[in-house]
Amino acid sequence: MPELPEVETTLRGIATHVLNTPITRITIRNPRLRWPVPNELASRLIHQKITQITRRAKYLLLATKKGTLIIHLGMSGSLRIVTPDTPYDKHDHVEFCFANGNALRLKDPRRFGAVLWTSEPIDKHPLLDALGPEPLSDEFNSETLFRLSRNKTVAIKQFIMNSKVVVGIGNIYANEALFASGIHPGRAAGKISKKRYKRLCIECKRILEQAISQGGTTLKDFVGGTGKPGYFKQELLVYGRKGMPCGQCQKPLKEIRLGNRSTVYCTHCQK
DNA sequence: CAGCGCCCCTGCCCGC
DNA sequence: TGCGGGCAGGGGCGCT
Repeated sequence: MPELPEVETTLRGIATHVLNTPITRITIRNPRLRWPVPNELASRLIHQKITQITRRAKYLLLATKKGTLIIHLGMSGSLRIVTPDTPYDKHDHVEFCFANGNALRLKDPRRFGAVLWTSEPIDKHPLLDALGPEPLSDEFNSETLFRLSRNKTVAIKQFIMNSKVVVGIGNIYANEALFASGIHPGRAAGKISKKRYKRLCIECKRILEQAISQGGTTLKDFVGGTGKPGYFKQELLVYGRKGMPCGQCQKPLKEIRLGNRSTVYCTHCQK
């Protein structure tokens, strides 16, 4: 579910509710996420305060004086603020209770998400240390993209979904950004001009920013930190629209598979 | 080392 | 109404 805009929406939704208030209780109802939720989480975190929440790629980083809690939402995860007396859902796996009366709950039906702890400097963590630039930063630009892509035969869609190239662009927004840029998703990354990369960068940033401003995309069950769905789904022009008319030329949108991910595009408008 | 499948898991939708 | 198959927003890992 969550791509960068959904993770960013989650961060903004939970931050004020959990910052600078002592953690009073941690409940691991089911530790079997992508990796086992570390048992020592409770002893490490109890009585600590979260001093800062940031995002790197699709990882949420909740910093304390002693180390950092790393949370990833996987495909189906969501984090929300509730009161501790809210009945548990079947898929509420981890809960953090705070002295200010709030509880932060991770719900993740598919359990592809992760809750990890590190006391090392966060950018050295093996999950984070090889990541490419943030798409909304100046380090993500057409010069870098152009240079990195030379001699690469990989499809452009897979290229921009590669976290070593740029982070945070998942299947929905890759489809959307390529449509907005008029680029065929299967085109070899190495055969795209600098000018077209410039357009692609602009569209990636625009779409991600617009999605964030609308609270992300809710396809099925995503909710932001305060429990509200995202409203960007209505803005999607190709994702999930196989067979429907292209908004620009009315030809039916085509679906193919690239890197085993559903890929929707317009055969007329994207070359 | 690039480029692939595979796999982790539950839920939902579709066709029979 | 039940059941099997396929697919879903991610991404690490192992194999060729």
